[in-house]
Amino acid sequence: MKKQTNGPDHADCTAAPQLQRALRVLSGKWKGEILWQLVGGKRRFGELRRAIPDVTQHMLTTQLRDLENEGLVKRTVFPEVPPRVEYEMTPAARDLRPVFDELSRWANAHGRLEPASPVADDDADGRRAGSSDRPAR
Amino acid sequence: MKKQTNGPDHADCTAAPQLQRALRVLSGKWKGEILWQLVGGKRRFGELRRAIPDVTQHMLTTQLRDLENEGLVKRTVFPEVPPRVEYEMTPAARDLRPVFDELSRWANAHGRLEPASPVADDDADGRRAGSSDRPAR
DNA sequence: CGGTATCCAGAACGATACTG
DNA sequence: CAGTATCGTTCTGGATACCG
Repeated sequence: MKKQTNGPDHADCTAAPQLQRALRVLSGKWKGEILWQLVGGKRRFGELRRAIPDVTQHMLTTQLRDLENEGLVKRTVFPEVPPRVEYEMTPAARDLRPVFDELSRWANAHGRLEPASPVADDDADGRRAGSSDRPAR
Repeated sequence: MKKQTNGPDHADCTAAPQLQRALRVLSGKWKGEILWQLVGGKRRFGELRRAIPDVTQHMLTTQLRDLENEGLVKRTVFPEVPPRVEYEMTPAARDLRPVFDELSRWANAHGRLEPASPVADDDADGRRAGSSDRPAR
């Protein structure tokens, strides 16, 4: 007797462990940025650094490496001098684009999440939670 | 051969700061899980704990609070005894569902990212990067 | 130019104990 | 039942220095 208007396939018993991992993939502070940059095509290390000035070599390398290990970016290093390395998205990362797209749309719509719910709160029971003053985290 | 088929609005010059933030919203270790559970409707604290056994009260509370501050969940506390608190998604969170859906689909398709690309890697330049054996992270 | 190694600060996480 | 408080641990991110 399901009454909670269960939607698609999400179960109330077990969430998707894969989903968790997928979320984890993009959790890095710069992963999103990097991936986003990579959407525009191949990029060299220096290019990425210029594109994302706030990131350090260490972080860029780390995150890039992480993404590589996750099979989201392909690294092509040319053993020549001066050294040149190019990064590009893998098919898997490309399949990830719709996610980015949706997320981007959402971020655009709710760019500024507001503390107050835009809809009428249904205090069916008639008493409001005393959401007193909570020292914003 | 179109260069990556530029889609929506992603620019190669400036990534979306909002996107970054949006990604950050789901970065918590349990945020995804919690939100996923909440899709099924209202949930009590204990229910969430039962649904996600690996999470501690502390974490559940923290993440839940975080989500609340971000305007993604609404907390309804009934000042009665025994205490009862129900959590539910806000419209904003509901709008986030497509993202979850896409992410879920992606996670399902690439559930197990394999080291070897299922497609032929285009080493156009002809030389493979000596991605010898790297001691996994 | 591209990358690694070491050190370090801070946040995130987790376990336990205690309160209303 | 729901939540807070404190502690310690792990992880992440950043600065500097050095190597190919």
